[in-house]
Amino acid sequence: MSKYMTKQRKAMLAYLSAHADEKLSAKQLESALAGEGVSISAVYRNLSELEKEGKIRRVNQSGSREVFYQYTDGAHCKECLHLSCEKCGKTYHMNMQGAEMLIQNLAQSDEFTIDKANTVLYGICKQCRKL
Amino acid sequence: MSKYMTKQRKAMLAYLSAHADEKLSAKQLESALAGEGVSISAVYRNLSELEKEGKIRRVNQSGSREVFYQYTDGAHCKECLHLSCEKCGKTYHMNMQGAEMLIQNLAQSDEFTIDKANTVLYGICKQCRKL
DNA sequence: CTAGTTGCAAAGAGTTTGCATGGCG
DNA sequence: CGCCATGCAAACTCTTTGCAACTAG
Repeated sequence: MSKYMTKQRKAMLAYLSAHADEKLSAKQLESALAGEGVSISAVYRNLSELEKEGKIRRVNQSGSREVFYQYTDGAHCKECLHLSCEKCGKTYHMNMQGAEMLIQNLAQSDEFTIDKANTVLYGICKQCRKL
Repeated sequence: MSKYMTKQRKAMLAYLSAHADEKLSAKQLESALAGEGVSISAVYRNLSELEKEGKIRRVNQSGSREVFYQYTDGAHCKECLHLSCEKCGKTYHMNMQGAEMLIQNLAQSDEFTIDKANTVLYGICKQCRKL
């Protein structure tokens, strides 16, 4: 898709991969990278490019209208389902076993094929529950 | 929250409950109810009211940026997880057994508490898979 | 060099809001 | 009749796009 590795794209990829467990909005990225000379249009354009390339993916916060992006390169992310904590916003990876159990159960009883790439389970993580 | 049952609100509730298995956008509702004299502002205002009252809920289409609403009144909807077909857009209710298994499994192994109200599993339903 | 990428500013799309009018109870 | 809800249009926010200038390869 993209042919050049510009400094803007490099900065975005670096920031996104350094915060791979967080959901980031275009606005957050813009201000985080303001110092490195990345305009808001570059943010938007690169976000769509990176999404098409499969390096990041779009995630929607359950209750809200906001759109976030998250780094998801690598095989691990494509193998398991994701859990998103509604309090701290962090992303957790569901263990393979659980994911497979769920998927098979659904395939049999409800005859529904889960799309792992797009499914996110919302809830409260261990740590936030303790607070 | 709301004090009066206006004809606009009545029309919206009727339409939403008659299409409880579909995800509806503000725009869809506006055009569906255009004949009944419901302005776009009334659509938006009533959607937020109804959401606060728990009669409908917001659902985000996984890949897209669009926002949908769906009728969810009634006990059944609060008891089970929801499946959304990415092809036909229909909503299915996951059987209780499966839901409980998943939830307990997560509670034990990953120590994550699922928020049933906000979680939607995406995939392809039985009928669409056959096509 | 030369085509892809950026920044800016303007255009769009979707949603919210102020205010006068209308209608539910 | 009084207050809430509606309609309209303007205001906002978020995102996309056209175009000239810039830059990676």
